[in-house]
Amino acid sequence: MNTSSDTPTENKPRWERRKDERPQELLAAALDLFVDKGFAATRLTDVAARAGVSKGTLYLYFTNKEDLFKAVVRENLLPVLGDAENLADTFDGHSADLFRDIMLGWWRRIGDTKLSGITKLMMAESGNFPELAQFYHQEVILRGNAMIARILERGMARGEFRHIDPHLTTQAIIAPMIMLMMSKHAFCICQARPVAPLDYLNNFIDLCLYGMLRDDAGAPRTPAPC
Amino acid sequence: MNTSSDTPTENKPRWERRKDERPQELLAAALDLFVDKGFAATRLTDVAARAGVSKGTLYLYFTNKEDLFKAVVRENLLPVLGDAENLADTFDGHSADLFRDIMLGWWRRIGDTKLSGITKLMMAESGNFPELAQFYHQEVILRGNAMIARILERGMARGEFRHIDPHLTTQAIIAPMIMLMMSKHAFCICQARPVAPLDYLNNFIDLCLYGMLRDDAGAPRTPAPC
Amino acid sequence: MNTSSDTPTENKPRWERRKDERPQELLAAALDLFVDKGFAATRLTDVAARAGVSKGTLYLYFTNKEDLFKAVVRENLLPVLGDAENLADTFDGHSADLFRDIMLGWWRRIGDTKLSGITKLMMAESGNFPELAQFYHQEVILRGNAMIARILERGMARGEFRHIDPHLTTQAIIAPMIMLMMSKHAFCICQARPVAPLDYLNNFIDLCLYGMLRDDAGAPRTPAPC
Amino acid sequence: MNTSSDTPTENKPRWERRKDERPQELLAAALDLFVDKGFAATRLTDVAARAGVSKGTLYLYFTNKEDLFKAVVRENLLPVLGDAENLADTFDGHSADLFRDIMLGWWRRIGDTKLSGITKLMMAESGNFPELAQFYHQEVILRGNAMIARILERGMARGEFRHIDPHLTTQAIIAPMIMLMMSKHAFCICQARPVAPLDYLNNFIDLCLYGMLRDDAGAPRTPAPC
DNA sequence: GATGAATGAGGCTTCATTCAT
DNA sequence: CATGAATGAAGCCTCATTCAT
Repeated sequence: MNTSSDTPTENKPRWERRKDERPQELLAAALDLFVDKGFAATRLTDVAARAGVSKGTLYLYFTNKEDLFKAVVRENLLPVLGDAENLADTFDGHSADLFRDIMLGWWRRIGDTKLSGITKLMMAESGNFPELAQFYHQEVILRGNAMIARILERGMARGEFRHIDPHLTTQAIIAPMIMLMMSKHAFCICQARPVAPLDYLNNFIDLCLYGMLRDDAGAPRTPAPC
Repeated sequence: MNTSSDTPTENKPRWERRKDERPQELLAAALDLFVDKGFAATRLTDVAARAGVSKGTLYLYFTNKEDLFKAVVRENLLPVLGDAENLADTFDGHSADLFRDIMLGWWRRIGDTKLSGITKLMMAESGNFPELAQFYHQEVILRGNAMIARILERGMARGEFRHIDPHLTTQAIIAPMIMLMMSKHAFCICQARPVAPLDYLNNFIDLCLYGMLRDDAGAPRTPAPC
Repeated sequence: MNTSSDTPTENKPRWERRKDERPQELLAAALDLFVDKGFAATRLTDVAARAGVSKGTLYLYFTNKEDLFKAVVRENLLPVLGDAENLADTFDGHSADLFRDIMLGWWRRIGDTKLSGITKLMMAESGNFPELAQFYHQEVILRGNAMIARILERGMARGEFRHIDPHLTTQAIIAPMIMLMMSKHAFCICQARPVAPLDYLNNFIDLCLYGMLRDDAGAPRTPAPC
Repeated sequence: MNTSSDTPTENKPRWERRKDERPQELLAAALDLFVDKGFAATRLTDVAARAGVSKGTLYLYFTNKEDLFKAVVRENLLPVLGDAENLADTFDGHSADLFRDIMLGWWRRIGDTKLSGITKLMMAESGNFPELAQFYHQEVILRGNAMIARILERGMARGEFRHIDPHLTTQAIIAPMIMLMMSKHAFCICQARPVAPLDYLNNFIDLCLYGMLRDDAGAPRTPAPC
């Protein structure tokens, strides 16, 4: 249609060479589709098409579908995790503030973005792709858990948290977060927003702190809900 | 054909009875595999093999894969829903008791069985199979929601519940239940049982009642938590 | 074209069900194409087409391309080998006669048929398909070598052959046979039959016997050539 | 262009000289890989990588894969053939000596080098690449055969060889040579060196001469074997 | 009814070749 | 000249569905 009005000097090349941008574009397209359709149902043809390249181009940057997925995780999830670890390792103030920062950051940078779809995807399909599950477990779950546990230990060491089992508590903390993230994607078929995520989250953080802080401390907290 | 001489009490030998049991066996096999692998990843060959029949036989009873899935839902989920509706429509006592019965029954007959895998599956794959989503939405979600809402309305009508918006409250009630069910399947890759489901559930029911019961009523409730 | 003149009662089915014949037909087609084009260059589509079935049908009978090739070997080469072993184990007469029977049988049932193409193929491509090489080495080469060596040992044990190293001699015997077989296929591009195979073979057998028989024996032999 | 200031003795730095050496390096890499993997299984990426250039560079020097192969043949095989023709055309002494020189030269410069792999490759794959076969037939086989035949005719013309059919005899001479060359590559899967090539070759040359020389001549020969 | 052989569209992946830089 | 990113046809393999027996 609009090709007729092109200026005569235009010679649109069959393709453009964009070595540096391509991986990002491919990863962005892949993220969108993985989040939208899941791992198995995402066709590499579609990823390529969405990134505006041909099927073969994908294989210049990624060995195969699983590798592409891992790269999506590495590109999107791990930096967030790294930042969180960084914050946890260098934070100066009260552990309650650190905890709150971490949880809110998790929500802001993952939960509240399409990245939460990755979590949903792993929940749904990890059973069918053991290697992916293994990778995700190693690179995301164990690392994330360890970071949370370290925060709890820090709080105890500094006398800010009461004595709790760091690993059990980590599990207890993570589960509702994951559920919250999943609800964003999964309840689509219910056509209803069951909860206001941020309210739920703040409420949950306070609930956690209510349970973790030492009784005596003049600790930084918002009024416990409920 | 060979049903001519049957009397209701007659003990038919197993291999003749097979014909009637076939659908059940197929549905059982399908349920197992759907729950285990998801909808897309379940191969009909495997369903047939697990049921001890040939692939073609599946198509004598079900038009296609989606139809098989619908039948699984109809066979397993809808009766539970029907019983619940029945109970809700005929229950005699206090609405708090009815609510508790309904919620515990949901857990006992669905959440705590492999049927919860269906819920997980729909969460994960409904986006890829619109017709399935449509069916499930119509037959399960709307119906379930309506039933819950009716209970709430009953409670209000009988002066047992305070005035609440039945539909919004229904959403709020359902979300944690679904999350609880999903945690059973999805957290496998976290290698941890995040919550003791029944405790969580009872806690949650009480929490709901705490919020719904009229202040004055000498209502049947366990001590509110929190 | 000629479909118009078909009798009205004819309803050509889209396909025929030929469980028993299919494997043989597929193996025959595969043999032809493997011999003609080699392993890598043979397309399963073509194998299927030649056998008159669709691509997918191949996979009802063979796991994959390599498995198909192995089956071709098993179906065609191993029985010949088995018969030869049988003959070698039960033969009654002079070892020179046994030797001659084995060598001529080899030629008649393999060398002089398209089966010799398998040998050529393995020579050409074993380096690119290690698993195939491993299989062929195990199932054909080692077994064949062992059989020849056993014949030599039999001859020595019965005082019919002079003392020779059975394994080295086996190698020396096999090499020219293989070359003879290859010449059938490979010299196509020379457009010339370099040797009359059967003459060459008889000559070679006699040469072997000339070297193996004890000097004294009134042994069965044709006049040594050369 | 930049050759302007070059003097023949000038020691050009390597990277400037590269341009002229490129084709050689490419041909060397291609030869190695063709010999190692065959024609079809050789990837141009690998050829380029081994030569230390990019894939695209290949296409600056060769139009396509077949052209590259032809160049390999031209670069490596044809000069040897040319030298042999030269020798044959200018040789002064007894035709038996010429014959022996030619055959031993063939072995030394082709048979005993990786170039023999080209022969193997053509045997194995000529059927799949008709144009290559055509080329090789024209440029190598016919030319080589003609040269051999000319030597035979020379021997007859000079009264040194008895009367033989030069073309049939050429075929008979070539076949074992080719087999000998192939055995070097192909018997790898037999894990055994079936023959000592040089012994075999000398033996074979003598055998040929034994059959070709005139009875009376005080001809140069080593004692006929057998 | 029951079977399972047969189909064929569709997905992942490879690689010779092209071409923008 | 040189590069190597991009292409796209082609091959292997899977599996829901059909249908001859």
